[in-house]
Amino acid sequence: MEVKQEPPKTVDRRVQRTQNLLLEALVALIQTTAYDEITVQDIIDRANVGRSTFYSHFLDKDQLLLSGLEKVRVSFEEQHRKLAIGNSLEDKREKVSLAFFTHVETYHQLYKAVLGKRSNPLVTQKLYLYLSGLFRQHLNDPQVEELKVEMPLELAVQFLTGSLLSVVTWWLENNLPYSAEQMNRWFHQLAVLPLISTANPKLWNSGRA
Amino acid sequence: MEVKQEPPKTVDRRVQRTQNLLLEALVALIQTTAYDEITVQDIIDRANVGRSTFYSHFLDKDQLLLSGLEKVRVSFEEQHRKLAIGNSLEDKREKVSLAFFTHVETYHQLYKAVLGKRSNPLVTQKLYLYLSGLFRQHLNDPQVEELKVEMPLELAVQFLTGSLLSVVTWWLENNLPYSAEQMNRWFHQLAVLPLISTANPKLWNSGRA
DNA sequence: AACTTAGTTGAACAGATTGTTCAATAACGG
DNA sequence: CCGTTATTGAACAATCTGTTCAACTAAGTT
Repeated sequence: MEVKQEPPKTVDRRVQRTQNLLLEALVALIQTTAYDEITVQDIIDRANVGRSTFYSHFLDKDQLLLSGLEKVRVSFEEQHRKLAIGNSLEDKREKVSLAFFTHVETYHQLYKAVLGKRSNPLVTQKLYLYLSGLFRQHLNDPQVEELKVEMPLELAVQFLTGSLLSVVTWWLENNLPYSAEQMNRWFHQLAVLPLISTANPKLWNSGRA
Repeated sequence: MEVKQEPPKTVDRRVQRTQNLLLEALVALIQTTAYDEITVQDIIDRANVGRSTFYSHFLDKDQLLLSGLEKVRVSFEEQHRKLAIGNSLEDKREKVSLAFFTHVETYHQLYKAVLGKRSNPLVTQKLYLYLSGLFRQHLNDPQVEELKVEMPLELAVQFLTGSLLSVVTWWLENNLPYSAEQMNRWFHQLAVLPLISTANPKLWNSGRA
């Protein structure tokens, strides 16, 4: 008996077209309207797509936006990997933020929907969790210099993620007044330097101190 | 002609009662239900208050929550002032965060509604703006040591606010496993130390570097 | 080119929620 | 006790969501 072939990689043109139109419409609307004020009706009007078509592709507005994030994730990971190989940076942790600043610069329209002041916290959180995962990984990496101060690892993770997203959001809302490299340099000075040390690592995992 | 007297301070008991019931209901609901899933109907059912009564007091759910924040703001500012007078802390900036950690510890149920993962970004932002105002004030204060690194003042403000709220959110969602003092010590090590310096201050305000 | 499969359409639908209105009722403060 | 003010509940329009289905149309296949 022949093994069933994998489903063909070629996706129906109509599907591509529809999904692109919907995502483009959402990104376009974001430039003029707050995310929480955009309705599914607005999106399908702009995209010239039927209501039932929308729901046959996405559960809701948020899933559409998340699919957009997913699409560009690949390019972020490429950039991230590239920086890791070059390894020209003093601290490996710095490359997470530089890759992110660069990526936001490229896809700033999309990120406005994710990080804007009236975005859906569930979508923002998805990004937050992704970034915190990267920081956690780096702080755990034995090759990487350890925390200078004694504290729960998770605290440093939340600290880095929160400050990075806050700074990036400010950067976005002021229409990227500085280069990604400059932003990263400043972020590095504020957030990463104090974490670096050659001291013996010791992370706290106990209960209330 | 006599100057018109100020309206009497005594508020009708019924108003007090209703507003307290509504706020208590919201805070109670938050402990079991995500903020964005709570409807006005849920609140008035829990509070045993008529629908029209709710809308005669508040524009919506968010205004109710904000009125709760407003109520406790006084106690925060007292705490903040007390720390400023004592002045036992090395860095004045530290007192903003310590007052905040302490306040969150006291009103953690309320803050869960404001900072929870599915809260309304507009409400969260209100708190964000308040805190960033305090940090901005401190970084501008000539009595306070200036930024060690050259960068836009606003960048440091966003950095501090974002990291503080992120850390506090994590603290809240893990049911306050450490004391407010301990949290503040760690936060100070991560965020405040790198900003302190006796060097000559110079803030950047130019365009793209 | 003809055929089969799969995506799209639009209208109609139920359901939830919001925010308003109003006349009757109840509680307050003086 | 009495005038004033708050509360009530029901009814209401309006908006938005998410689903359904039969007719239609474009895609990929042989």
